[in-house]
Amino acid sequence: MIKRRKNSVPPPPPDCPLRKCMELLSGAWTPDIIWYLRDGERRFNELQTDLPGVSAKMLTTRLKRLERLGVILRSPKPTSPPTVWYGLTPLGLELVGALSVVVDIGHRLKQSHEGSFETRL
Amino acid sequence: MIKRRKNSVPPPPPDCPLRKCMELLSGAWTPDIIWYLRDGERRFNELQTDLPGVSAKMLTTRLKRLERLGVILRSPKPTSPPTVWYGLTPLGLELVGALSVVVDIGHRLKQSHEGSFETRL
DNA sequence: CTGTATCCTGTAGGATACTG
DNA sequence: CAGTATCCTACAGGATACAG
Repeated sequence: MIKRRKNSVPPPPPDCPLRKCMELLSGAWTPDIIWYLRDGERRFNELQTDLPGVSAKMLTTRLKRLERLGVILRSPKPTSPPTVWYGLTPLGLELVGALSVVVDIGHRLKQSHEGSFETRL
Repeated sequence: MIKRRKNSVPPPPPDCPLRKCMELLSGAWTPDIIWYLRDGERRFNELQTDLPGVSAKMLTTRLKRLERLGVILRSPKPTSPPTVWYGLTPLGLELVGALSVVVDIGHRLKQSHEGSFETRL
């Protein structure tokens, strides 16, 4: 007998490809990381300054997951001190295209609202 | 003098168009709502059954925000009992394209991992 | 049918200190 | 430099009851 506490997470819908796929971009800083890798590899430390406010904990958490998912590649270089470069896989690079579309639409919605866009988010 | 509590939200980065624009899709059920409106208008009640697990509270919250943002349109019909239809604006419809790209990439990542994709999310 | 209003809690993620 | 390990809390969002 499976017990469910009152406010536990609801059972996942039987089949929901969109939700599954959107989890690719879920989590704080995830789209940002992909975005800042769009022009080539970046080191851990560079990403930390690219994303002002990110904690080392979240940055490593998100980088690890994106690597597991096949979106980014981790390349440690045996320099001294050691450095680690992160870059997008081909599929990761395609995600940048989707993000660009959202950015474009966002800008156009903003214009159509004559500047009050941010306050409506 | 502005006081900041210890674990308060960090100050927003000076200029970050991606983050602003990605907020369009933020919040539970937001992409799902857009997705289920892609083929035409739906009533409040229909959306509730389209999205098993959504609470009325969140559904109205998300619908209101998407309306404010210009992504969807709310059309109450003076029937009895009253019904309300929701549909995508032209810009909202363009968001569906971006979601489709993510879904497509998700499927291909899944294949490249030979089925262990879900467990990696 | 289409929502509001409360109340409550799990969890994401920040702060901080520490390691190889 | 590139992370780990802990600890802690704000807040998103579910449950429930109610209203027009």
